[in-house]
Amino acid sequence: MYSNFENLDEEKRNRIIDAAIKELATKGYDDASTNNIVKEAGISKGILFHYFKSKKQLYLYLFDYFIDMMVREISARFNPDERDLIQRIRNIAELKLQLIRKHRYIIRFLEKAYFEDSEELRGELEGRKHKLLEANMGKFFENIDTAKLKSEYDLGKILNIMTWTFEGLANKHANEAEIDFEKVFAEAEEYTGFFRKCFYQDA
Amino acid sequence: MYSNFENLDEEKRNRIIDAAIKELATKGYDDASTNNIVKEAGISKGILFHYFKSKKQLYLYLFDYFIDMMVREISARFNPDERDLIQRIRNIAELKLQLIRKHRYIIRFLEKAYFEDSEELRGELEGRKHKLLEANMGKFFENIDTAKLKSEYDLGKILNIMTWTFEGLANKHANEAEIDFEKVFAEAEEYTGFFRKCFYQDA
DNA sequence: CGCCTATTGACCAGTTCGGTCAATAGCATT
DNA sequence: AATGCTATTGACCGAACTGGTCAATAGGCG
Repeated sequence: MYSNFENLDEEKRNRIIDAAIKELATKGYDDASTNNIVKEAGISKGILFHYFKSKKQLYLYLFDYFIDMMVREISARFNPDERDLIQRIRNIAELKLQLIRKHRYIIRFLEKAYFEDSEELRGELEGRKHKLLEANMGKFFENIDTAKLKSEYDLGKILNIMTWTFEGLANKHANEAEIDFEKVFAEAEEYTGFFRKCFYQDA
Repeated sequence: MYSNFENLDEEKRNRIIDAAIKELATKGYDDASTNNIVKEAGISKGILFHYFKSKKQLYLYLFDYFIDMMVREISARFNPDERDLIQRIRNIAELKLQLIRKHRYIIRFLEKAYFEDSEELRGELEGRKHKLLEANMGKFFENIDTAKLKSEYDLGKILNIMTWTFEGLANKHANEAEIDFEKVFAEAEEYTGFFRKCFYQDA
């Protein structure tokens, strides 16, 4: 089906993918321009519509492609047997960071897709959305060992605070021209340590 | 200069302002459509360009209008003599919430404006940006009493965590059709209590 | 050379853009 | 009622852009 596109050499294929999700993630389906995509990717208009017969098909291909990548990445790197809260959150943050490293706009693209409500996509997208993502994401916060936490703190709030902190940290760096992942990771590690000191019984 | 617009009755003026910043905040200057603005505001195309002679002038008017509103609101409600960290943060969160209550997209509009780099606005906007906002915003985290904090925690991280938490909380509710401000405020208060328990010496 | 596929970009009709302007509505003064 | 004035409308403008097409070309292989 997409064999023309999938047989492209990796560099060019990723250039197209990255250009496409950047435009789609920032503008949304309706306002995204295929002209901008081909300009950014450095390819001709014709060849894009040779690979994907329409804008809609391009979008759905990318959606499936990234959901698939996400699921594979999760099952490869996410450890549900790790019951320690901090390690778990750290694991998730690491996961996200690795994905962003591969495709800078992947998270923003999928987040936007979750709220996408273009007339043209309805039906086609609705079915795919909830299926995998929600089924998998639920496991992130399941089966966590709360014994080591200071008893006076509410687990739900702790989870939110940590999640929002790492989101805030990510957003702080999201607009930088060249993300220094090592530095971001080191900074995240500092907050991890901070949270351990904060929320755990044995400081 | 804008007396035609400013003499409008408040309801209609706010309808236009809200429609305009919603479109500008979500799309950015270049991609925002004056057609969408007049449609959402329920006015004719002609009258918008009677009030503001161009899209650019509309944008700059709104920018100045909201910066001014922000500065007035800050000097009216922000208390730099309150040296207690939690009260300070709470004060800022309250400030933001009041502004959003008045104009739902004001924060998003100003944040977007900060990164706006449309060719058409450059120069005009660059000068205005840094002037007031940065000068005033700096005071938010100045002169804070750190004595009550548990000594082992780093103030910078505490500030970030609290800021990002309230941001996350706000974002969680940002997409709701009708924001229940009382509920949001109550939820914020819970986190305030949580942070006090966490970071202060006397639990 | 011929054959095949990959790739280009000018081009299409349709829509949307910011902005204009003749026409009208609505109100005040005479 | 007539006049004058401003507020407001929406059809309309040329220009730009939309997703998509297709004849022409390039490039590799036998």
